[in-house]
Amino acid sequence: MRVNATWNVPEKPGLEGLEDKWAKTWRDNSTYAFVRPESRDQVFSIDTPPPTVSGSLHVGHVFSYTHTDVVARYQRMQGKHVFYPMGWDDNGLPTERRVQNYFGVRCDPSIPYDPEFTPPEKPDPKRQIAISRRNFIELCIQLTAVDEQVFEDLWRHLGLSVDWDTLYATIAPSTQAVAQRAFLHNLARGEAYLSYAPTLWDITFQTAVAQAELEDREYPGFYHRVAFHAPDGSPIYIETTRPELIVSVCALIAHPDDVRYQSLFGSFVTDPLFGIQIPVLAHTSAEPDKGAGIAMCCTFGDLTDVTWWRELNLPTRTVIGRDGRLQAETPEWVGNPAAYEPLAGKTTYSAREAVVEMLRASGDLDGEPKPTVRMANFYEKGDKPLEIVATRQWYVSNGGKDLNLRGELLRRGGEELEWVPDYMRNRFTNWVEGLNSDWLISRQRFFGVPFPIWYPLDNDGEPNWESPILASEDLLPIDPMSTPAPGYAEAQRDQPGGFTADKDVMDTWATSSLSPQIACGWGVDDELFNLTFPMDVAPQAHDIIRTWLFTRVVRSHLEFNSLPWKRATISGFVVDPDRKKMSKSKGNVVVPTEILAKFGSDAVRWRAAMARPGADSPFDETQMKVGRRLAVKVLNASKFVLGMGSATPISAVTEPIDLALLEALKGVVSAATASFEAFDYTSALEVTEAFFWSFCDDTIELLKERAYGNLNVAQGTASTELSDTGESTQRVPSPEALSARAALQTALNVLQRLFAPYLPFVTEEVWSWWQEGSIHHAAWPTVAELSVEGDVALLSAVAEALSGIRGAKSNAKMSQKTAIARIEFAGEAASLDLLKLAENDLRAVGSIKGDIVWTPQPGPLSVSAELLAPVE
RNA sequence: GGGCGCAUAGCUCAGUUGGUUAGAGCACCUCCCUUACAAGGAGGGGGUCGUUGGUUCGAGUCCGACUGCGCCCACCA
Repeated sequence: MRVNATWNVPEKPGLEGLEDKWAKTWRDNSTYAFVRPESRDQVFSIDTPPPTVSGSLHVGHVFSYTHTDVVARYQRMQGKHVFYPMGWDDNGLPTERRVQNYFGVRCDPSIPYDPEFTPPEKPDPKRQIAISRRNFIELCIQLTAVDEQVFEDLWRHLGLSVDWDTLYATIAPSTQAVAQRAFLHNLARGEAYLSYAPTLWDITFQTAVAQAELEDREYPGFYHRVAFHAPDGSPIYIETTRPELIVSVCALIAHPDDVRYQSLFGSFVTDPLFGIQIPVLAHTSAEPDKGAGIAMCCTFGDLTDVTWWRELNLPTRTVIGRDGRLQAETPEWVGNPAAYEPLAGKTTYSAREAVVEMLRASGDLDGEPKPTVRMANFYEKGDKPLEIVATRQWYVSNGGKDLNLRGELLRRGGEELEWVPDYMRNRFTNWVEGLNSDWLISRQRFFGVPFPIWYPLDNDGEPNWESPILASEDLLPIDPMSTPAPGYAEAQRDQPGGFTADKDVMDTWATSSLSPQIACGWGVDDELFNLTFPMDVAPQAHDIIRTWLFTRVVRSHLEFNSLPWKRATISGFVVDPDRKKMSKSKGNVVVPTEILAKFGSDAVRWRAAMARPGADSPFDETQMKVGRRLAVKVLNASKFVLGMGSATPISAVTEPIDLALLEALKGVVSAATASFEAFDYTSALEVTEAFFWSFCDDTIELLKERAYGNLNVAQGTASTELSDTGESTQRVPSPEALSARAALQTALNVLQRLFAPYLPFVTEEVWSWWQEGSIHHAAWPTVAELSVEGDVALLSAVAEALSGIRGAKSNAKMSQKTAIARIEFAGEAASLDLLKLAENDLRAVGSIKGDIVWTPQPGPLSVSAELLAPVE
C-alpha cells in the first residue's frame, strides 16, 4: 500500500530511544524556551519547587514534577507563553552534611584559607579534616555542580518542559543579592529584627532551628520522683524526666486552684542538692493530673518553661551551652558549689546519671526511676533532642506574635489563594493559627546567604547590637566576612573601636521563600517581573505547606502586599505498597532512574498522571506496564491509520458512523479541556484514554475495510485490486473510503494532541511522521475544529453490536475471523435503525456473509449468530 | 486534645446536582498466534458500596452517630 509521500511512517515503530532522540531535539531547538509576549495575560508562570540537590530524587519527586509538567504542556498548547524555570536548592545544611561525608572534611572558621587545599583521595568520615570556611564553601560549590548535572539529566529524561535558560540556584550570587535585598527591606520596614531570646537549638549542628523545622519523636527516658524541701523540712515531690536540670530550676509551679499547694504558693522551697531558694508559684497552664501536679520550671527544659519564665518574670538560670554540655564554671546562684563540681562540663546524659546518684545519696529520690517514652522536639534533620538556649538571632514577623499580621496572612493564604485540592487550605490555616513565635531566619552555619550586616565595636571590643551597619543595596551580594563595613578599613575588623561582621547565614527557607522574586527577576529585570509575577501556580507536595508555601506568602505579602501566585497545586506522596512513607532508613525507596529505564518515561508519566492532586498513591510496578502499553498502542494505532491512505480533509467525512465518531470526539475534547482548566489532569487523561481504547478496539476495526477501499458501500464490492507485487493499483478512492480515512485521520490528530501533555515522547514521535513542527506547540484541540455534525448514539449502538458479534464467536470458542452465515439483531427499533446506517461496516468487520435479520423488541440489544467454519 | 482526609470487586481507583441492573484498569478464568499491535486481541466471572439510625417515592451519593486507617497541628511535669 502506498502512503502519502510526505509522510514518514516507520515499518516497525518502537519506544526505545525516543527519550534520547526527542530530549536532544527539544534541547537543540530550545523548544521550551520562554519567549516574552506583549502582556501578562499571555503568560502562564510556574513557581517550580527547587529540589534539594544534596539529596536524591525518588519516585515521588518524579510524580510530583510530572503533574506540573502536564499542566505546563497543556497551557503551552493553549497558546500561553509558559514561564517554567527550574531552581536548585543547593545552599544550607543538607549540602554541608553531604560535603562533610563526601570529602571527609569539616568547616572550622578559625582556620585561614588554603588555596592549595585538595580533599583527600579516600575520605575518612571518622576523622574529618578541618578546613577554612572559604575552602569549605568551595567544596560545596564544587559538589553541588556535579549533583545538579545529575538532576538536570533526570529531568530532561523525564521530559519536563522547563526552560533550562532560566535556571537558578539558591547559592548563586544573584540569588544571594535577592535574599539580602529582601532582608534589608524587611529590616527597613521593621519586619526583621534582632532578638536575644530562648531559642530551639540543635547541639549536633550547633545552630538555632525554626518552629517549622521541628519534628516530634519518641524518646526513651525515666520519670524521677524527686523531693524538694519546704521551710519546715517536709518534702515536696515533683516528677521530672530531666533531673540534670535541677540546677537551673527557677520555680515550682502548680495550678492556682490546686488545693494541695495552696499553702505553699508564695513561699520558698529548697532544691535537694544545690541549696537554691526556689519560689512556689501558680500558673493556669500547670496541670494537676500530670506528674505530681507541681512542675519544676527550668531555664529551659521545654517550651512550657519558656512560657512560665516569660509570664512569671523568672530569673534566667541557663547551664546548658551550645555544645549540649553543662557549663564548666559553677553558676553563681548555686549555694553549694561542691555539689556542682561533678556535673561541670558533662553532657546532659552523664550529668543525669551523676545527679541521680547524688539524689540517691541524699535520700531525695523517691523510689527508682520509672522508664517512660516521652515525646521530644527534634530538628527534622538531627538525631538528638533539641535544647533551648538563649541566643541572639534574626527574626522576621510572620504573624506568630502580631495578630493583625496573622489575620492578613490567613486571608491571603486561607481565603484569597486558590487551592488544588481545596481541602489543603486547612493545612495552611491550621499552621498559621498555631504559630507561637516569629520566624527565626539566622543559622550558625557556613554555606548559606550571609546577612549583609556588620556591628560597630566599642572601645572594649563589644559589639553594639542595637546599631547594625547595613550594606548598601547596590553592592549586593556582599559577604561581610570578607568585605569591611562601609566607612571602615579591613584592618579595623574585630578591633576595639572597629567593626565585626554578622557571622550567621540565612536559613535555606529564608532564601527559597523568595523563589518567585528570584525566578521572575525582581529588581533586576522589570519587564520579566511584570510579565510573570504574581505567578499562576505554585506546585508542591503537602509536606512543605508550613515551610515553603507559607514563607513565600509571608515574603510576598510583606514586600508587595499581594499573593506570590494565584493558586497552589498540591501533590500527594508516592508511598510504598504497604502505604508507608518512603524513606532511606526503611529501605523502601524506589529509585527513579531504574523505573524510567525499565518502563520508559511516558509510561511513568502516565502513572504519575493517574494520581489525583493531593492524593497519596501506593507504588505498584504493574501500573507502569499499563502506561507502557498505552504508549505502544499510540505508536501502532498511528502507524495503522496513517498507513491506510493519504491526507484527507475533514470535509470528506460524510458517512453517518464517521460523523458520529467525530461528534463523540467533541465531547472528549470539551470534557478534557474543562478538566484541565480545573487542574484535574487525571480526569482529562481518563476521558481521553477511554475514548482512545474504544477508538482502537471498535472504530478502527469497524472502518478499516472501508478506509482501505476494500469495500464499496454502495455495492459491497472492492474498488481497489491488488497487483501481483502486493502494491495496490490506485483507483480513485470511493467517497465512502475517503470519509473513513478523513474521520480516522482527524480523530488521530486530535487524540495525539490530547495525549501530548502526558506522553510527550511518543506523541512527538507519531506527530513527526505526518505533521510539521513540534506537537508541543500545536494548538490544543477544540470542538470548533471538528466542524461536522453527527449522532453519538450511532457510535455506541455500533459498539454494542460489535460486542454482540464478538461475544457470539467467543462463546462458541471460535476465532474472530469466523464467518457468519446468518445474524439476528433484536432490540429497540431506534437502535436497529441506527445500526442499519452502518450495516456494511458491520458486515465487513464481522465477516457476515449471509442475511441480517432485524427484530424490533423492547430491551437491550441482543445478538444471535449462526457461524460458518473458518475458510482455510 | 484540635483539624483534615479516606473507607466502593482480591489490588489501585472512578462514581457529577440523589434516579433503571454500581463502573474502569490490574489480577483471575476461557478462547483466538486475525495481514497495526502476542510486551497482543476477544469474551467472561467477581461487590450486602465500613457499621448504624434518619430524610426521601427512591441513598454508594444527603444528614446524625459510631468503627477503623492515614496525615497535619498541639501537648509532652
